[in-house]
Amino acid sequence: MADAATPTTPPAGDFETGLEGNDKLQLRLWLRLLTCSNLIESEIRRRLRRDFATTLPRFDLLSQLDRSPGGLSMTELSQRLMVSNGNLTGLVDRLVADGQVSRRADPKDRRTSHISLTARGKRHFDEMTPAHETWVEDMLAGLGGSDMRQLHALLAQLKQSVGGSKEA
Amino acid sequence: MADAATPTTPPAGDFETGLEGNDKLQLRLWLRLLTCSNLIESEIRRRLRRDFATTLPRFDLLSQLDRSPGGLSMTELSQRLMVSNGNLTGLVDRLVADGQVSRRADPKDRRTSHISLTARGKRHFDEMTPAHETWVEDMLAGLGGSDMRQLHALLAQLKQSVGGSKEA
DNA sequence: CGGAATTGTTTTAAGCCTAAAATAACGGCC
DNA sequence: GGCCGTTATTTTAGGCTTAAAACAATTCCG
Repeated sequence: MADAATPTTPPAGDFETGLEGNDKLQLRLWLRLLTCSNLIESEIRRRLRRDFATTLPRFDLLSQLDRSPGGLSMTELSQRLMVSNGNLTGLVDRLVADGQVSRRADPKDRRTSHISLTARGKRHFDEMTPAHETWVEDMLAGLGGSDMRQLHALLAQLKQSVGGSKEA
Repeated sequence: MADAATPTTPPAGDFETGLEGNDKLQLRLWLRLLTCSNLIESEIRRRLRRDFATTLPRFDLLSQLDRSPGGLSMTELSQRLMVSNGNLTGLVDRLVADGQVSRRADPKDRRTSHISLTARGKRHFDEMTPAHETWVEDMLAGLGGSDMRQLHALLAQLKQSVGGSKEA
């Protein structure tokens, strides 16, 4: 029951603030999902900056490369990071300038380049990843193991539902 | 069991691609949440551009104003949209230039301004919102009602867990 | 072989976003 | 009144992001 007249302390709203009870469940669900995602993401962003003077896209890029020791092409990277290829060009440029990542031309196909971690990039990533893991664990600490598994499964369904909705 | 040797068709990965089974459940859960959020968000972005030649931040801003007919201050808006106040200045500037939103000075406090929908902004929003609602419904159509309610409840727990983790 | 369609990447133009510093106005307090 | 801490917003500098166009190399196929 919202009291529009005399809010003692406006409690720092989010996307869900001001939603009406008669709004569709789908919409409320989507907004809550977005809120959760934004909360976690911005907290990780904040800590990456504070503790490691870096950004989330840079961290995500190093993370993907760490999982693929053979290197990845620009296209593979842009798909995994879910960003445009043009975006990736600048991001890789900055990381190359930083010495954390290297571009290597493909001998068979001169269009493609393979991006991989440099020793320095790997070292930097290895410094950050334990802290990152702890942050995520802490933020999700309020959920029990069975809650997490349930949520994980429901999100799998959601992912499939979203993916399927455009193939019609 | 991933086969790195001969992938018949690399199926357009996402953040979860390349995750190892021994990664922590918390991390896998977070990446799946982020993937779902990104998938839905980028699809909505794409359709807003295609069908209404606008962007998600603009739509979200109109949406918040629509829920608060009395208008909102810049600070209230930035909290609800979960963006920085500096960001909001530019966003509002563009929408004012577009004639969709208006700034009104507070007579009691010359620091604050109240932002509200113009008639044109309201009209524009009312055109978009049924389509937007349909998009979300379609994307979530693969989930049953009880799944949605369960997911909604679990995300409430998650939201609380994340919010509580920084007050320690 | 030689054009045509395709694929991989970069460029471009514009908008979004943040943190931090700067401005400006308010309120309390001597 | 005049200073001081707080609050509301804008400015600044730099990075992130996208869609669309441009460029370049490959492959298809007659």
